[in-house]
Amino acid sequence: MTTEARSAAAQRVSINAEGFPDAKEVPLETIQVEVIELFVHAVRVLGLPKSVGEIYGLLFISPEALPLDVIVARLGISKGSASQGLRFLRNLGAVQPSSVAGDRREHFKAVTELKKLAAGFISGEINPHLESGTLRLEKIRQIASSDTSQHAGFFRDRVARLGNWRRRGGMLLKIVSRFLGRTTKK
Amino acid sequence: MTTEARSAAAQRVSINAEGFPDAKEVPLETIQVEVIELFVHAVRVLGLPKSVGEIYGLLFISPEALPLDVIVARLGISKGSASQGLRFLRNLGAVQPSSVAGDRREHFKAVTELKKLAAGFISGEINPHLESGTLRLEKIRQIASSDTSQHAGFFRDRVARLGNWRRRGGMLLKIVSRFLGRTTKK
DNA sequence: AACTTTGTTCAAAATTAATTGAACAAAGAG
DNA sequence: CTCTTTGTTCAATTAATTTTGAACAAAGTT
Repeated sequence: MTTEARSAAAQRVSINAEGFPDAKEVPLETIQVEVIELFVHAVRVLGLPKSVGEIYGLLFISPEALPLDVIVARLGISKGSASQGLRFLRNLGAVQPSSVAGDRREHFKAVTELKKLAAGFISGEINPHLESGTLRLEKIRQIASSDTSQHAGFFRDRVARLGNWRRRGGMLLKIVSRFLGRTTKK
Repeated sequence: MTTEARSAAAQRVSINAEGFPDAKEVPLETIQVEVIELFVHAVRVLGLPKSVGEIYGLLFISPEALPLDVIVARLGISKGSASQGLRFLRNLGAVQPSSVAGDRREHFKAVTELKKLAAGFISGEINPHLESGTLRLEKIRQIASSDTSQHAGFFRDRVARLGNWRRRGGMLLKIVSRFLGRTTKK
């Protein structure tokens, strides 16, 4: 969704039977629009779809937990996108379901602890790739060890280097987790 | 390019006027194909195009520096892709031009020091985003400070949290650089 | 100068990813 | 039991990205 479209949607506030604006059509404040844009850019860098950034951003900058249909109305995205985006965010632990008394709908709130966000991203998005990479590397090692070509020495050197990279990558993830987990000092 | 297509291309080795296989049509060894695939997956995780992974992978697992037309022939990709991919890799510092005596073509070899690769990626791909994020955050701070809505307190709290995230992100990058820069122990 | 080699650029085509919306299921309300 | 609300799924559409290839430029060769 473009910024223009979002602003346009924000303008359209209908009045319901009781004469109050529909709760789910409360327009976004300027600051909310800006924060959502910030998250849209951030998730693009992480390789995630825009809708995921919009949803997380909206929840991050909303004072109350929101149900799916309100997210759909405020962002002007489809129910399908919202449902998939919320599932993704829930799986990552970036969003938490929370029940609201007297409301059957499931509400969601953003998890805002950096440590938790990073842990979820690492285990959900990074580790699977690291693991599949480890398998591939294992296979490559096999091939290298039985290689008898003119360049066997060179190949084995390169493969050793790949192993070294992977080892360091794993160490780095641990360092990152440790750093983000500690309480901030100075 | 699919694995199948690449294998097919590797099969087609023509014979030139002198009766030797054309230098640029030497087929890829199995181990080379596997390493290239490994890099294709790795660069996808980093959000880069497949061709970039293929080119870097080929150079990484090739004993000699290669010129553009050889890269095109071995990988079966277009000259355009190869040219753009090489420029990208050169800008990142992941690939180095090297001249070969008696050959007018510019040859390239992979830079394989993890520290250099990470430094190039950070300064070329991460820092620009961090900086644009910093600008956005500055703007958001302005808006938050002049906000007088019912939720002004909440908004300011969230904005403060964003500032905290950014500060930690910057620290993390430094830690990563320092870690990758040191010579491996134990 | 004319020709060849080498490499770049960029509009069009192909590919890949994200979004939509309608059909469906599950469960509460009346 | 029927109707409504809530949410999921997935095939079709739309959007974004990547690749191609032909035109071009720059520089070397004869």
